[in-house]
Amino acid sequence: MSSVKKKPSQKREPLTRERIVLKALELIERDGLDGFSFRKLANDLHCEAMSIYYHFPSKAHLFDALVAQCLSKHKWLPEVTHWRTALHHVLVEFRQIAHRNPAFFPFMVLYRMNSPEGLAVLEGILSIFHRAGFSPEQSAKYFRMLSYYVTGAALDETSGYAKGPSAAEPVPNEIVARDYPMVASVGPYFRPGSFDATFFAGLDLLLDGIEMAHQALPKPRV
Amino acid sequence: MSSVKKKPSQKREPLTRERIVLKALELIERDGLDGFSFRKLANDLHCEAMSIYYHFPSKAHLFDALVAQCLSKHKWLPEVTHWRTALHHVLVEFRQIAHRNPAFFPFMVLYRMNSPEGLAVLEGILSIFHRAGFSPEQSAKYFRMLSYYVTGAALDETSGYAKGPSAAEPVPNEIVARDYPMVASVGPYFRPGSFDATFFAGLDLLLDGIEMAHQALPKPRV
DNA sequence: TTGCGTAACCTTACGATGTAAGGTATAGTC
DNA sequence: GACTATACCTTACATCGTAAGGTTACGCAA
Repeated sequence: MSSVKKKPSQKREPLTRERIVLKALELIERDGLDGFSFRKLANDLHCEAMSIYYHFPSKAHLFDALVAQCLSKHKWLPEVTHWRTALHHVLVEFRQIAHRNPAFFPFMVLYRMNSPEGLAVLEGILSIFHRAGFSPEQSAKYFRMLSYYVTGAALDETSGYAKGPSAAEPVPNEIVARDYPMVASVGPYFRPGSFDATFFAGLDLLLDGIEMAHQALPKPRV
Repeated sequence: MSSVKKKPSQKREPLTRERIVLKALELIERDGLDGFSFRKLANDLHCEAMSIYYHFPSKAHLFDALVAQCLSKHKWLPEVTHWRTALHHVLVEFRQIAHRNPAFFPFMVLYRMNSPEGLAVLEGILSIFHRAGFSPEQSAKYFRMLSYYVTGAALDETSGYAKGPSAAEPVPNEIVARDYPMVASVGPYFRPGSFDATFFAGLDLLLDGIEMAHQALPKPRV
């Protein structure tokens, strides 16, 4: 029939935006953000580097798509009724992105969410504040406070001290133990095993404060 | 005398580590982190690119020195007696680094402080907790919570939404106003004018929480 | 069947990057 | 005056993003 071609044996599966995006994220997690290149990606896709340009006009466009892909797996306006629960939920989701794609996350943090997908995330989270009766000014303030914390946490958990040295000439552990006793003493608690407890404790401090401030206000529209 | 040479007219001032570091930071602030290169730096220094390698064996070594330079302008173990005041002080100092060198700061955030200068900063801040009677576990926890917040804040203030688009195809403002009403409504409060108020409010929430937890503990050693 | 347009992919080439390898000029010391 | 170390330069290479244009494969009208 028409489906039978001359060489059906090693017909390479065609490039698609999705296939490229998934392979790119895979490559970044394997070789790191700096280890990424179009040539390596093309190699993984069994095509030439310039073929990718047919589907994405530039590296920036491809990276836009990577961000969108990472954001797409989550719901950013949960049906949870209480604003605090809803916020807690979306912030944990955001942190999950970092843990799912630790190597790519530093790019996301510097990415400014001016894409449709990025704005949709902001819109969803800000809606939680709005529904709870926060004014735009309060929403902005508390949204930013919480994002500061969550992005800082996610970044540190995925790229921070626990990941090992990034200095060109790191101080060896013996020297740390000898010359930096405070650093050495907290060392055990800097490891991934403590991440969750620390993260949630800090998040609760912020949410507690926001909740108290919100309750003290005249506008009751839960 | 001996100071007079054959061509004293255009004798170029010699390269030094300090001169290279200062010019590098200057260049980064002018052209951005991505715009930095040894060739551009050499051009600014009126020398050849490879001459820099005599003083710094690699780009990573130079960047170590840039981090050290940024950290060097501050005291990380203030003589303030109360731990909360001391912490507030050093955290504000750290944030100041970001505002003094906004283009370089993203690199600092990913830098893991394994250098002597970086460890000295950690050691100083952790000493504040230690002196106040916090256990290593508590110190680690609260130190991390606060760093999360401050690095996230400094990063967003210097590289975030207010800096304009970074997406390859950003959504134009008219579309934002039409399709993302929540984002549009908080727009004014995302601008630098609101940075200080938001930052300090959030910082106080965290410090309040830490203070309450600390007072509830049995160990009184202020 | 032929012809042709478009989609999908490839080849070549360019300027920029970090840096390895080795050359050169200057200054100080014996 | 010869030797050595310091400071700086020249050349070269692999790798990067991507501009420009070529090649192949396929759908459809004639």
